[in-house]
Amino acid sequence: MDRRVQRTREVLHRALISLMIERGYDAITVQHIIDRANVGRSTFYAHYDGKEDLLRSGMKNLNKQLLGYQRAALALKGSFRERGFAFALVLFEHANGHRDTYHAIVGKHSGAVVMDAMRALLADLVRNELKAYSLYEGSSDVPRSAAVQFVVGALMSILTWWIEEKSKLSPAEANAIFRRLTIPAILGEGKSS
Amino acid sequence: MDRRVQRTREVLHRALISLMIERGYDAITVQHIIDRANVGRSTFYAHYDGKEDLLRSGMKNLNKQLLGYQRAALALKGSFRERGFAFALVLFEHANGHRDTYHAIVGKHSGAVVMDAMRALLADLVRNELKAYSLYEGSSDVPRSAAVQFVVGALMSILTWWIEEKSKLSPAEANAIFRRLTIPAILGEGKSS
Amino acid sequence: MDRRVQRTREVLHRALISLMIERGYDAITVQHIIDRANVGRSTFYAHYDGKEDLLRSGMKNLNKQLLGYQRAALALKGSFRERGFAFALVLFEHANGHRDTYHAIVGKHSGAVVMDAMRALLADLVRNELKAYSLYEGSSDVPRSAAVQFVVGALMSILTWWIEEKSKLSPAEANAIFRRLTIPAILGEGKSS
Amino acid sequence: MDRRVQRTREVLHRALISLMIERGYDAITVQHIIDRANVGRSTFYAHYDGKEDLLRSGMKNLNKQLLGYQRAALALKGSFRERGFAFALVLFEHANGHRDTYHAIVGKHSGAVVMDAMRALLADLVRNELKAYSLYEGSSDVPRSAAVQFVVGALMSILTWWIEEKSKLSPAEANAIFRRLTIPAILGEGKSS
DNA sequence: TCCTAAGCGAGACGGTACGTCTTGTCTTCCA
DNA sequence: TGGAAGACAAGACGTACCGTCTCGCTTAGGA
Repeated sequence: MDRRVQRTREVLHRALISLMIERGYDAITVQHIIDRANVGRSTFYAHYDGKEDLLRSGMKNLNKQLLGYQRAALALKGSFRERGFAFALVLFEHANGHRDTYHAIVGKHSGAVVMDAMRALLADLVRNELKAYSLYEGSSDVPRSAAVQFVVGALMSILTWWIEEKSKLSPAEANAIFRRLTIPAILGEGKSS
Repeated sequence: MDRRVQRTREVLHRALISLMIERGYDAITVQHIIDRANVGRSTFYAHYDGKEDLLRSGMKNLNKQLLGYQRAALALKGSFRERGFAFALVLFEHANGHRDTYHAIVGKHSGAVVMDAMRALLADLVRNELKAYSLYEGSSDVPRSAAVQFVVGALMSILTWWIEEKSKLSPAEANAIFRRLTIPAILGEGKSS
Repeated sequence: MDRRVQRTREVLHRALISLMIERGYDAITVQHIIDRANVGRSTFYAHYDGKEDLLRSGMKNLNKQLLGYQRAALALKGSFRERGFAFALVLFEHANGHRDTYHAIVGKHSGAVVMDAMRALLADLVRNELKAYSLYEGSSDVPRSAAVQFVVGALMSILTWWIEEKSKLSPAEANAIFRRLTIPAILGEGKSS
Repeated sequence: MDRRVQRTREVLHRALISLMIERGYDAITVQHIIDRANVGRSTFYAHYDGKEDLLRSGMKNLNKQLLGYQRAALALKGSFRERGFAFALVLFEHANGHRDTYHAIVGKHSGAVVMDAMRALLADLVRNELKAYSLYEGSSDVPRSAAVQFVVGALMSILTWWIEEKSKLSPAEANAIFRRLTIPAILGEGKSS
């Protein structure tokens, strides 16, 4: 492929990120993006169907990274209590390195589309995890799909809280909170409802 | 106040709800609303700043109901494990009675604005609860604000899952799943992270 | 009708004329028109289908004027040789009073659409004339429709030539040339082909 | 010259003609032409400045043919009344052999550019004719340039009428109509205006 | 009971963004 | 290494909403 194509897509992604940081996803127009990227209107639409498509395309990278890490982590066996949801630490660390971007993705001024994309991405990871550890295998009183949504909701909430709060907590500490609240719930300890 | 004002606001709310059920919040335009409500454009803007404002105004009702119920529930003391988050059952039952509306509010085709309003509403209730039972009173390794967000995320996730799945589970069963996953986590059982 | 409508249409017509004079019909964009007229894009399209529609609407005025004059002229009978195509003098005089506008309508930098509109307008007048004087009534070796087109072509050509040449000839003189070339041809004098 | 160049120009001309017949000159875009011709965009612009240039280049052929015929016809002297505008018959016959093409060039769905090109081409021929027969040599009350435009307008009108009408008249008959209306006018018979 | 201010519908208006289309230039790649 | 293929910036198109506004008609509620 023409290497100009590569370059055009890159500047568009960079423009989107920088604008999301400045004004929030919903407030961005295609016009803003192409102005920032110094790209013609038709060029934009030649590559993407709209800003939503551009966003999703950008998410694919994060997706690949986390999936790769997860695969590695699941390979070296250990108990769920110790090694479960290992990818979450990577996520918190990545978020720490790109606080601005994550603030745009996951914060108050984000948009439904962005959140949905993030949510879908995390749901995949969590589902893999529960399958790998054979949790919620049909016999439970909690359907696996419910458990998946529960964990995703919890993770998004903690992540959002941590980012929005501008908390001085380290990624490891934030991750610890997430694990402290979620792992026991998943393992069904203290059954008592 | 002129009783026509009352009437106009009502038809606008009804129009919004019925349109949200049919096509989802984001797909609605002010034009749709005023057409459905048989109201002039300027009349709409005389009462509300836009469809977002109209929505929030509508949420106030649900808010009042749940807050009232919560106050009553907290009055008759009991352990958190038994009586905590009692308002959730009311929520699940209300959702069951207005599945269409809740599907519009909380489902895939909702909008960021709607979700945020819902989230804020629930955060209030959860915060009240934790305060009432003196949980996460500073000493904990989990800040109370984080715990609040965790519970809200979990509740929204289970609610959404239940509505979207068109699950045949009863409101009580859905509520049980929510409690089963959240109460132990909050009570910090099985501390082990 | 709302008197704002009247006003909007007027400024649009004025904008079109002034732009046609400056740069020629074909070079004009809708954007130019609405900028010049200080009118919103959607307002323009609420009134007209495009610049072509705006143009034709403007032509209706000239049309009415010439048709009115023709009716009057045909009323006071006389021979075709003396009074035929009396409207042409009015046209030349009108053109003289609005040379800039006519230059835009009929000159080199005009457009096919403008010319066609003008042509259709004149064809009506010429057809009326031939009918009124019972010329080319079927028996002729020249179909009436051909004669009509011939006269229209001749009139447009002389008019264009007179305008483009910036000739110092008076409207009456230009009209005389038109008559000198066309009347005998129509009356079939010197049959000899 | 590279014979590929020759070939490229031919396919471009053919593409233009076929598209003009199908949709009319104005509705054609450069994109349509190069798609039809199976040629790259830059290739097109390497040969022509735009579709207008391509058109004019194509007209040169017709031009050469008519000019050649005219030269021959003027050589064998005779009176203007008998032999004047002899090229017109060739034009009508050529048009008869390529009705589709002429319909595109001269019909309602043509464009200003095409008409202008045609007009300029004919003006040359008519001017030659008037010069050759020493008509309108300054003394007249009708300037020669006016007479030229008059004849061109008349010829175009008759040609257009004949083509558009899909008349069953033969080229010779159409030409007779043209001569019947134009020759006497030019010769100033029946002076009387 | 009148009459006057307000509420209201209707919809014109200036703007802004959309996704599509076309233009003429400029870069890449291949034969 | 010269020319075909096609990526690109620019900007107009016609459509859809927005939030503001002006207009008369209707109607409620105080005089």
